[in-house]
Amino acid sequence: MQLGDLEKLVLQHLWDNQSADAKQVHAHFARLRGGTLNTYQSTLERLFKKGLLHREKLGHAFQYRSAVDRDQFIGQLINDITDDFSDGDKSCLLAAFASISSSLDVDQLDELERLIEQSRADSQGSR
Amino acid sequence: MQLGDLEKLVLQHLWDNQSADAKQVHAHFARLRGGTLNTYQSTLERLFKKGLLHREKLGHAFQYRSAVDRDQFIGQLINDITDDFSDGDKSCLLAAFASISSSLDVDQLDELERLIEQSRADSQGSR
DNA sequence: CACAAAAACCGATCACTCATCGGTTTTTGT
DNA sequence: ACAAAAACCGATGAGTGATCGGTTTTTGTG
Repeated sequence: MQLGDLEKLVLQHLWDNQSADAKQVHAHFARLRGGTLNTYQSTLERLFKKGLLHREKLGHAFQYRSAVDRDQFIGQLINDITDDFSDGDKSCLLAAFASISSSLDVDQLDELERLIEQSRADSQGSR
Repeated sequence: MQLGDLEKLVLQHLWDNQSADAKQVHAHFARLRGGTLNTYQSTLERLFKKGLLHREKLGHAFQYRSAVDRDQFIGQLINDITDDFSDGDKSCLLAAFASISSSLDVDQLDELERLIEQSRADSQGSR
């Protein structure tokens, strides 16, 4: 999934705020980076067409909200990358992790280990 | 770092094979996906300009080889993604791993845990 | 040294995507 | 019915990757 800079900003905004219409998004970003209302309308539309946003008419304006879980989406992006460079298995993800983990502190390593135990328990239960 | 499809293929080839010149790369990929020698020359050049390849004249042709460690590079790409959606800390990376780890099997979880212990030991030593 | 072959280099084109916005149509509340 | 608001449409411009033809440079060899 290829996302432009503005698309990322807007998607993130929709993760942080339950929902918003074009006007609100415009109001939020106009100060920081300019752009007309139309620009944000188009961006929301593009994200919608990519399936990353839901929308619903409330009153007279579309109310947009994220259609994807943030953590899952980022996980998906990471999987896409490792798939691009895959040798078939997930070894390349693990190797990449080895490289990343060196930038994590002890607390984060603890947290990660907790998450792994969680996964382990889940996969146990699904047998 | 933005990479096109052919660039990824070629970079991967250079990871799998110590080094190669344009002719060899062309020979390797021509059957699978066509393209002229020039196409591969341009692609190698682009990767070179991006700093992902080294090159050296051996005889009369440039001999290209990877300038980046595969695991580190993939780790970098993953960091780029999480930075894009960062709330400042690494929590979003951890969350993403939570999502990914559910697709790993028990052996891979073991391996991941081993890598974590490794990191833990390393950060211990660097105090 | 001259020459032919090989490779590098240059530049152009095409396709695709994102950002941007003006103008038109549709919707809707009063 | 009308005015305002919003959606919708279409165009433009920038950036990047893939592709390749043609020209220049390099180099091994006779």
